[in-house]
Formats: sequence, C-alpha cells, structure tokens
Amino acid sequence: MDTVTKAERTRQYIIEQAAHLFNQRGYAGTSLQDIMAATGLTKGGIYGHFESKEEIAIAAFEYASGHILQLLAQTINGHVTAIAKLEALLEFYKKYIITPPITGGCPILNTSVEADDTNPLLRASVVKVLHKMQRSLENIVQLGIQNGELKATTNPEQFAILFITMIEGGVMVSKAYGKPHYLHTVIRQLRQMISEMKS
Amino acid sequence: MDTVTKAERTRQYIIEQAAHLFNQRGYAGTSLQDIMAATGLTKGGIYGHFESKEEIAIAAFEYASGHILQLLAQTINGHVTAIAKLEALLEFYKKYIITPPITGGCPILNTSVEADDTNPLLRASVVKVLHKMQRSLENIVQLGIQNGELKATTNPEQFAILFITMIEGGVMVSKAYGKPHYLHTVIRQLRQMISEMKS
DNA sequence: TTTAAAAAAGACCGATTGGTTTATTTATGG
DNA sequence: CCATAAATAAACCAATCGGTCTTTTTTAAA
Repeated sequence: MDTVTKAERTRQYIIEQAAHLFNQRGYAGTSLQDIMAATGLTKGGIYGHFESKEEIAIAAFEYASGHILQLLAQTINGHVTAIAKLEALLEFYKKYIITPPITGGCPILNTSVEADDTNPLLRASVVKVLHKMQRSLENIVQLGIQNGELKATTNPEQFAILFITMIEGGVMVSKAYGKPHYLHTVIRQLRQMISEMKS
Repeated sequence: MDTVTKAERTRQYIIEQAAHLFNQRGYAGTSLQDIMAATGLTKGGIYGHFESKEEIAIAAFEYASGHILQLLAQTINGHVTAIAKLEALLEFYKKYIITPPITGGCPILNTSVEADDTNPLLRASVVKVLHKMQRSLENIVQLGIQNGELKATTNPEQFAILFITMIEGGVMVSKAYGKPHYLHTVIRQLRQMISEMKS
C-alpha cells in the first residue's frame, strides 16, 4: 500500500530535478523551459504543483540543503568521539568537490551569493541552514570539551565559524580552478587547528 | 587638450555602471533594460560600444576586479615590512563589507560562483584574478622570509591560499547574514596565523 | 561656420520569458 | 468496472529578452 500520492511523488521529482538545475545555473539563469526539459513535463504539469518559479526555487534549495544537512548528520552520527566526528567531516568535504551530492557544487554557497542582494526569502533560507551547520559544529566541540578530548579553553562558536567559512571559501576557489588542491590546503589547515585544540 | 574620445569615456561609463549591476544581480539577472536605466542610454547608444551583453559583462568584471586589485596593490605598497603589508590587508578587508568598493560585495566571489558552470570566458577571467592575488600574497611572504620577519619554514603558497579562501568564505557568510562578525572572526584567525609565522 | 564623421535615439525584430486557461488524459476509491 | 477527481497536455497570453537597423543628433576638424 502506497500512502504517497502521485502528486506528492511528482512534486518531489520536480524539486529534485530543479535543484540540480538551479544549483548549476542559478535562479535567474534557469528557465521554466529548462525545468520542463529536465522533468519531461509540460508547463501545466509543473504549475499544477507550484504557484511560481520562485516557489520551485525555494523548495529546490530546501531540498538540496536538507540533503546536505542530512549527509552531514549521518557523517557526524557515524562516529563517537568529537575528534572522530570532525575528522569524518573533513573527509566528507574532501570527496565533496569530486562528487558533489548536488550537481553544481555547494547549494548554500551558490544560493547565498545569488540571493543575498536579490531574493530575501531565499536569503533567509540560506541563513537558517548556515545557522544549523554552525550549531551542529558547536555541539561537536562542546562534546569534545566535556569528553576531555579538547581543551576547555576552546571556543566552540569561533571554531564553527572558521570551519564553515574556510570550507566554503575552499570550495569556491577549487571550483573556480577546477582543482581540488585549494580545498585540500584548507582541510589540512583545519586538521592542524583541530590538532592544536586537543587537550 | 583632451586626448580621450567621447566614445572611450562613454564606454568606460557603461562599464562602471554595469559592473555594479552585474555584481548585485549577476549576469543572468541583469537585463539590458537594467543597464539602459542605470546609464540613461538607449539600446543603440550601448550597442554602439559593445557587440553583446556578454562583452559588457566581461569588461565589467575586468573593471571591477581590476579596481580591487589596484586597491590591494595600493594597500600593499603603502607599507614596507611584510608584517605591516599583511596587517594592512586585513584592515582593508575589515572595511570591505561595510563599504564595498563595488556594490554587491566581492566581484571575484560573485562572478566565480555564477560563471564556473555556465560561462567559460568569465570563469577564465576569474581564475586569472585569483592567481594574481595568490602571487601577490606569496611575494609578501617571500619578502618577509628574506627580511627575517617570518620563519624560513613558512610556506608562501599555503599561506596565500589560506588567506584568499578564508577571506572569501568570510565575506560570503557575513554577506548572507548581513553581519560583519563572521568575517571578523576569520580576520582574527588570520592575524593569529601571521603571528605564529613570525620568526 | 560648414560639413563629414561619430554617437546616440528609437522603432523594430523574432524568440523566449513566466504564467494562465481550457481540454484531455490518467489515476483511484467505491 | 465505473464514475469522479486529480493530474497533465497544449494552446495561448502579454511582457520582456537580446540584438539589429535606420534615422536623428551631436561632436569635432577644416
């Protein structure tokens, strides 16, 4: 028995296809024709599930970022100690550029850059996700301090901010060059910073 | 005696106005109507100086990034020692978010994120600029090592990459939140890293 | 001041944009 | 299996897209 209606499945299918398009070409750079071609649906079939292109974009970003947050959560939960969790995250991002979960790189980076001056709703959504990531990282550091793995003087907020900004910056530069080297340098530095946080 | 022709002045004027638009709204998000409104010129007046929208975008990015590179060069040349140059760069970026030289934030970040999957010419232009910045930073570190200011074991390439990725990441996150706090945290960390590089 | 050349205006082009509406097909509960 | 509702197709819309072309205006040298 399938409790999921056809409409729900189609809507989700549109969101997933659109997410890859928006992440590669941006909101303004993706037309409904593109979404029609990617989904194989016509305009009527799409607009039966969404009211506007913007609604698709917001749903697509929430799907894309949610997917990444879920992968991050899995990575974190797959390990017990704070150090192991952080190390696993670095490994996760090492694979990130070679095989990004969503085509086109990091949806948070891409959406943030396009939306910060043009789309308040998307921008707000980006901020939410950034905040979740930050809290998630802070929690790991807190855990490490309580465990006695990390120095009690370690600043969770500071580390979380540095982790996010450095990874995002590394992703952007590596993506521009088309070479993982730049992100790898960032990851090496983060690994050293973690090492210096050990008690 | 004015050796600059009217055409050259108008072309430059269009480039400057367009640079702000493209930096805020992106390439796909900026229409010729927008450029017409911003310049007060009509389509004929604009297309007398450019062959296509893409040509305007490339010229606009080269102007915007060139302007930033020039400001960076001024900042660097305004100081003698490597440490002073680096400290001045950090101060420069501190002001960057509050009053960005080009409206819309960092043109390198913005253009890179939009163009990396869609516009090979713009992407190539971005890579060039990133490379220039990297060499510029490497030269400062080299100088510092020769001066005896910095440890001989300091890796110029590594520091340059970290500097650029961290700043860009910090700019992106701070821009998303609309708060300078995140970039400030990055700058604080860079300052500490420089401190640890001192001989 | 005249005049040839350069610059800009503005009408015009076909194609495409996001979005709506109506007709038709498909799914699904009784 | 049938009837009804849900889902999709396809024609249609005005507006806008990037770009061209002809006409008018402005510039600048003679």
